[in-house]
Amino acid sequence: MKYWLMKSEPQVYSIEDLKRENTTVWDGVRNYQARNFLKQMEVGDLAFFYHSNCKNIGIIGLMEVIETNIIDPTQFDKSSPYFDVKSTINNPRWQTVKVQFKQKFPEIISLNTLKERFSGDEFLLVKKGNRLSVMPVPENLINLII
DNA sequence: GCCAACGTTGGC
DNA sequence: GCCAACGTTGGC
Repeated sequence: MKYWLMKSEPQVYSIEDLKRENTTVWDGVRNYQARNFLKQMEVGDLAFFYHSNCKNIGIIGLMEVIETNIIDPTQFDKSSPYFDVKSTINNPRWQTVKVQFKQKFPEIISLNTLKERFSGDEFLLVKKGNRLSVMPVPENLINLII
């Protein structure tokens, strides 16, 4: 079982949205490195939900990967902002996973706190210039994060 | 709203 | 394959 971190802008999709819907297909990732991490995910993996580009930035909850190797349907949807004209049905570019709500933390673990706790070499999230929206979380950090 | 940092595109 | 131009991410 591995741990991951996945970013979302709460004004687009928040932990409250996931709590209400219980599960969601994590669509819209259009970065190859992030997609490659999505491909590596296995059922039962846990992922931290991170709120980005908002007032209260940080880790806000936890979710579980419940289905893998899902073809992101938005890549074929011409009305979607995530439509990819170069992706074909026979050779889709973008795969993702389905996740289920586990918990919302009583308090957000702020980006500042995470920066105080970890160096960029330890944790990609706080590495200068990093923009990945899906990334692994090193096992030895889990106890320090939660 | 600004802008640094990064990824992607496309001409050559 | 190189790299300038452009678009996006995301913190501030």
